[in-house]
Amino acid sequence: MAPRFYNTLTGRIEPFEPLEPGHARIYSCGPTVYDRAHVGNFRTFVWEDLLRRFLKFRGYRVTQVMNVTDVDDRTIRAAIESGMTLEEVTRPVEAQFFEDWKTLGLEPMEHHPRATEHVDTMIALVRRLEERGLTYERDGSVYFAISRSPEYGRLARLDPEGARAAGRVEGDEEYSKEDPRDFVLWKGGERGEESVAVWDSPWGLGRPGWHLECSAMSMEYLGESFDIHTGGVDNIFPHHTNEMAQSEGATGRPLARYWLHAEHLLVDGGKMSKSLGNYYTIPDLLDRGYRPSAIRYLLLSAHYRTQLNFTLPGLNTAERALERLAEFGRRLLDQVAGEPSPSPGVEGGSHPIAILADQARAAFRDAMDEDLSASDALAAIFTFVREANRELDAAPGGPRAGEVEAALAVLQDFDAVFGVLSLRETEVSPDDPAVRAWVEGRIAARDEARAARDYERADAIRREVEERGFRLEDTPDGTRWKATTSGLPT
RNA sequence: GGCGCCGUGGCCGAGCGGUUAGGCAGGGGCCUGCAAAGCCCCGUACUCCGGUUCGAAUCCGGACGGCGCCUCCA
Repeated sequence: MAPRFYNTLTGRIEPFEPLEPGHARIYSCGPTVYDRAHVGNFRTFVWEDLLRRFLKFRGYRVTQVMNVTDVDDRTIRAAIESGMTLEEVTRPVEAQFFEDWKTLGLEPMEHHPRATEHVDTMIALVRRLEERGLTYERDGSVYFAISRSPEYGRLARLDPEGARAAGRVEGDEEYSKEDPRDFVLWKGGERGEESVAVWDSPWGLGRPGWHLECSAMSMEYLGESFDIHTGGVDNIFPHHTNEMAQSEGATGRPLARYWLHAEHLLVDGGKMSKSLGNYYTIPDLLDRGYRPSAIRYLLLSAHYRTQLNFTLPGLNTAERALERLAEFGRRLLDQVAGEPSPSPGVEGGSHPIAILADQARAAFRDAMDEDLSASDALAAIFTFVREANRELDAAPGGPRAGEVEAALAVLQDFDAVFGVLSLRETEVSPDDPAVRAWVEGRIAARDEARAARDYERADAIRREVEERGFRLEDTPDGTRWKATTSGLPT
């Protein structure tokens, strides 16, 4: 069985069949680097990472491209207003983007091309469209003629008549179009932005229109036809609609076979907006003490095609849920580290945990196979955790050989796709040796006090350590410790 | 105005005609110098009003409420 995905183009869930067997080629619409991305943006990016990881988990080779759009109306406006060059505006934002990217544990993609470094490819693409008679020129600008593109609007299911009627005739550049729905491929003429963004072209000085960079770069890195195109739902129209029209107009071939779109994030039950102030960046959340792993978990915990309600309490919930998974993993590792457990007395029958592990892995894969049903996949994992814990509690001489390994393998598979446990691991164990030494020294001192039954002193040490952000837990095998906050003490 | 999605137990969140999704919070128990952590057990919910059906959270109609798209917002 192949994975199945909801395809916006057809409105159906369809089995995934890549053009080249075993190789998934994906184009994921990236950020416009005029301002730092927020959690809403990252919901989509984290989901694209999930898709990537899942396909790899399912054995596909993945080639994924995400653009960095560093020239458009907003970046140009920002440059003009601040008196800086385009690069001076966009590079720092781009750096922040990749910093947040890394914070949330997203894997680097195979290609992260910048629009400004592919202007020649874009110009070549416009020329191809020109040769096919799909464009017209007005006042130094080149437009795409929608009337000559019979399939136009298929992705967004636009009603041709309605769309025409709804076409707005506002803005100082609209009047020169043949049809209000036509969009610009190349912006030329006097625009007052020559000091910031200008390239030479067959139509004179100017700069590329919006959708062009994605068409040009997907073609350059993935070929004229590839498998999956992803983005947020807002991209369906106009961005992907126009991208599709210009790419397919130039090549005569389908741009992508599967179009997947992630729904938007809601904040506190409502639309995210700057005026309401319900707008968080990743550093905003880290400053409030939330862990990257909790952010990532929350963003992935709901199905990607539903409007996930993002709240601060939700992050606490996510962190607790993650802790449950992490504790389970810790329990398993303790078993492995403990005694070799050479399969004591209990004979006959099967190995319950190994069986549960197989069931869990199958349920997990099936859920993800069905249009990346993350909620169902998580339910499968949590059910396994409960059942395996029950078995571990009941096992007379500890689990049998191989069972713990089987359980650990389930967690590893889960995390290969969700990427939350490994991320959390980097947050809770400080790698500063001095910090570790200090905590362990305090534990030794406390152990002495406990041995002497001086519990007042032992409790005082515990409080001291807790003030520094660590929690001590006494177990039969000695005292263990962990950091209680992501903002590790210094 | 046009097109579309959604409304599930305290909160989040699956579900697509009949069997307990799952998580968090809350309650009980086990363990424990204390504490914490952990583990186990416990929840019969589906906006409202009609209808279809032996049977509906799930299908149809209506009302109310939330959200989105209709040219540069992931």
